Amino acid sequence: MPSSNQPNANPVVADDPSVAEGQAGTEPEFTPEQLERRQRLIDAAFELGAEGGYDAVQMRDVAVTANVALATIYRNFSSKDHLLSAAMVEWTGRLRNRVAQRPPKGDTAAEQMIDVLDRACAAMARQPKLSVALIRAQSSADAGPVGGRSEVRRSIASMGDGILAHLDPEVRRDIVAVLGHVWYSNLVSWANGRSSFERVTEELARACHVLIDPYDQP
Amino acid sequence: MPSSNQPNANPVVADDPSVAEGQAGTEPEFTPEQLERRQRLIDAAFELGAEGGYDAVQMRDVAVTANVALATIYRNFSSKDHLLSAAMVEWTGRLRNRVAQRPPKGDTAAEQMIDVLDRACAAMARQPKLSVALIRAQSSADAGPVGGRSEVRRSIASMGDGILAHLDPEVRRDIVAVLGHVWYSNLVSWANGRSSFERVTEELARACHVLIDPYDQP
DNA sequence: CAGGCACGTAGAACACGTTCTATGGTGGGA
DNA sequence: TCCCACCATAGAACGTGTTCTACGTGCCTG
Repeated sequence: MPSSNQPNANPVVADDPSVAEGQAGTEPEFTPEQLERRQRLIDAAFELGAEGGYDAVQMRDVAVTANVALATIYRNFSSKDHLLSAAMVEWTGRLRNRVAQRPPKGDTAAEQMIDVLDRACAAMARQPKLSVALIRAQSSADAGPVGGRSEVRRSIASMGDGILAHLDPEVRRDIVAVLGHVWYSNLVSWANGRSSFERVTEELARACHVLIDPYDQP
Repeated sequence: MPSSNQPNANPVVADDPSVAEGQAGTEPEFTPEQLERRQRLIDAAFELGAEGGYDAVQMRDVAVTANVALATIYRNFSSKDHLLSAAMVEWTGRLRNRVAQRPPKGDTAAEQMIDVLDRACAAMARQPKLSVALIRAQSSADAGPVGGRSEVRRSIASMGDGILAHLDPEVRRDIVAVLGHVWYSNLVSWANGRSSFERVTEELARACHVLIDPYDQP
């Protein structure tokens, strides 16, 4: 790394929830134009990814679609996967809101958890190409210093904590973590064409039951 | 796909354990030279991967190391990730044998499972670059029609079934499946530099406890 | 033996992510 | 007002996985 180019390719939080932001005096702010450009890039990624999946998100096309120069993308994102990862953060946020809208159906905690996960799955199934693109980027080596993956984990945690509120906090944390892994692993399998949609929901349901049921009888 | 090149780029079994091999009359055998070449390719992948990780496994170098033409690689494997995936199948087999050598330590089923997984982790830690290369290939989109991933799943299943033999078969199956996902997800995190080794073993241990303990008291 | 086919080889060519070079514009401090 | 640091741009260039072209070789069959 001879010359320090790329002034701020990492305006996101760390994977481990430790310190959050810059310390003090220095203000690494962004001009409105920069934020605008950044958003246009993410939108372009959405657009291309929704149409043609991961392979269709080509950096040259992203540049054209977003009306910026190719090199400008790399000023904002360290790689294609980082860009898609940022897109995933946004997508996950929206998804979470939509899912959190309605309270989950189901009599037991496991059933409620399954309901939530199923709805999230269904939302992804509605945009399969885009979902695959985002997931594939996640599992890449350089999805940025972050990963929307932690975002996903947070989402599952926030929903899971509500549903599992009556459990011991340690147990709850472990259950949520495990579910996060099962979720991620299944999505990657699906995104890479090694698993079907039905199988994903099936495995998630089984996982919820085997994990939660034993702890869900007071 | 105009011309049917690539006579047999998939001499492995399907992800879903369904039909196993060719039906009857046709003998899709391989000549010894072909098997020899194939093995040389896998060995070359091991060698380069062990030295320099995923990025060092460059197809041109593999070709040179294995003393074959570049195009010949693609006659045997549909992609770099497919080649590494095949290498992983072999690696996993060896690993399994080594781990299965000794009976697992531990008083409870969870402790025994943790012991097994920890030993597998330790084995990977002894060849970190190679492990990362193989894992990264796994999580790629075109790791072949297969994935050594099913191989890994099978390994966990075979070991887990022994340790958890006293459990209800349905429960056992689900537990093993979940552990497979947790294992995979953690390895990918580690391979992509988003998780540390300690964290992987930690998460695996927690997962084993939260999953197995409730079912392990007769 | 002639022909053909399946496979291997050498090397060029291609695709796409990423980086580099040279240039232009803009805003804030001397 | 001038200048400089910074960012954006256009476009070439590079690296590496993958494919294509052309050719050679050995084996099986008619």
